[in-house]
Amino acid sequence: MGRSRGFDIDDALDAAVRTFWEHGYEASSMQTLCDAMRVQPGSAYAAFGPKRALFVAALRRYAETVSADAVRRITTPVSGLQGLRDYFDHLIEAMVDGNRRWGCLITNSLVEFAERDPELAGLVGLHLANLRAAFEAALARAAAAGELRPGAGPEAAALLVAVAQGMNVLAKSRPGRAPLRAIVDATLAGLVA
Amino acid sequence: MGRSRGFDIDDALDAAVRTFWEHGYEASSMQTLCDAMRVQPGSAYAAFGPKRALFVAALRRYAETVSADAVRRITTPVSGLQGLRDYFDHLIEAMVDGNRRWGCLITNSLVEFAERDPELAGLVGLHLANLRAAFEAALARAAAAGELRPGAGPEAAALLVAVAQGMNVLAKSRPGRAPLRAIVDATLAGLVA
DNA sequence: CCTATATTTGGCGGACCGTTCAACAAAAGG
DNA sequence: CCTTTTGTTGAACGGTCCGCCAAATATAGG
Repeated sequence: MGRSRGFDIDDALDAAVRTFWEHGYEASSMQTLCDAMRVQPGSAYAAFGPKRALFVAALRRYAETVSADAVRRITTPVSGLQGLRDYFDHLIEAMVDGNRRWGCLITNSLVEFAERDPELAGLVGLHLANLRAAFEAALARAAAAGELRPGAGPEAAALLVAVAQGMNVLAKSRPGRAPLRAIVDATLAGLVA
Repeated sequence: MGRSRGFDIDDALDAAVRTFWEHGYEASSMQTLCDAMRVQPGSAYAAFGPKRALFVAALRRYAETVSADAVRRITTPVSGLQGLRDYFDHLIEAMVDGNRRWGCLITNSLVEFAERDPELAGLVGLHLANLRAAFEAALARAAAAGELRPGAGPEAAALLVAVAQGMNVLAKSRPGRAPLRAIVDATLAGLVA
């Protein structure tokens, strides 16, 4: 019993995700975060613990929503090649129009945290491994269907992960649709039959 | 006339480069920077101005030394394809052994600064355009020499920039040599004849 | 209703941040 | 030598940061 919480945990977490996503960890003060979450500092600390714990929760939320949605685009289509196209097409649109103009929270976190927080870096590494596995499966499907040029296969997953990370970096310079298209087209041109 | 400076500007700048490179901008306090530069705060402010100006100077220094060295590996060999190989081979070694285990200061800066400092983002954009131009020239040379598969040409420069940025991100998770090799091999496999 | 419990409030404290300044030291010109 | 000019020193400033807490508030159960 007792007083019930006056805000929704996931709503607050989504606000924290947006703040961390846009400004990064250090540049997001607890003040700013609390304003975005519409919650007072005391309530935030009661619900999430200190800032780092809030960030971990936000990162998990991001992985379960934004990132999982993106990965699903790779795995859903029966055609492996179509899965790759869907993923990258959506990526481009979200970078031009949507919230991926801030890049990717996972990518940003790796850059900002890798040197000083090995535990957090490991968590990021898990999500990157997920993405890589999805790419590998799609490439295997595509190869089996004869959609790839001879010699191309699942080992190209490493390349696709690198390209995605590179695009996440370049997205922060707010490029137009064309430069991003060029990256994807050149990538796939080297893979398809 | 007057007292001469007791430290070398470029040496201090190199120390600042290392600090910013390893820890990022926000996580590098003036205290830490002054310790690394072996200089007192007053002297640092007299020589470089406020923190942001020191960072700009450090970024320029990085571009003129580390980055210029890397780009030179692309442009120097007469064989365009060999230029690409030299660049990426050196990148891999520096990521495993050398100071590129901290990624790339330019990449890191784009991720950390793009949202809040358009001027700095523009400066980073210039350096990326440099890299892109070097890739384009190398690809043109390679195509003219028949080193590339039909259809591959200078427009693949966008891909190479993205792959380089992606590797700079992934380097922060301290991968072994093999995963990095796989990225480069898959990239070039899609380009060469 | 009243009591027990959980949440919210709003501000406080100690630490660290970037920056400045007056006192001091040293080198160059005469 | 002395004067002038520049660089160095290291403490200290105001401001912001994160994290916390006692009082006030609201809910659920009896």
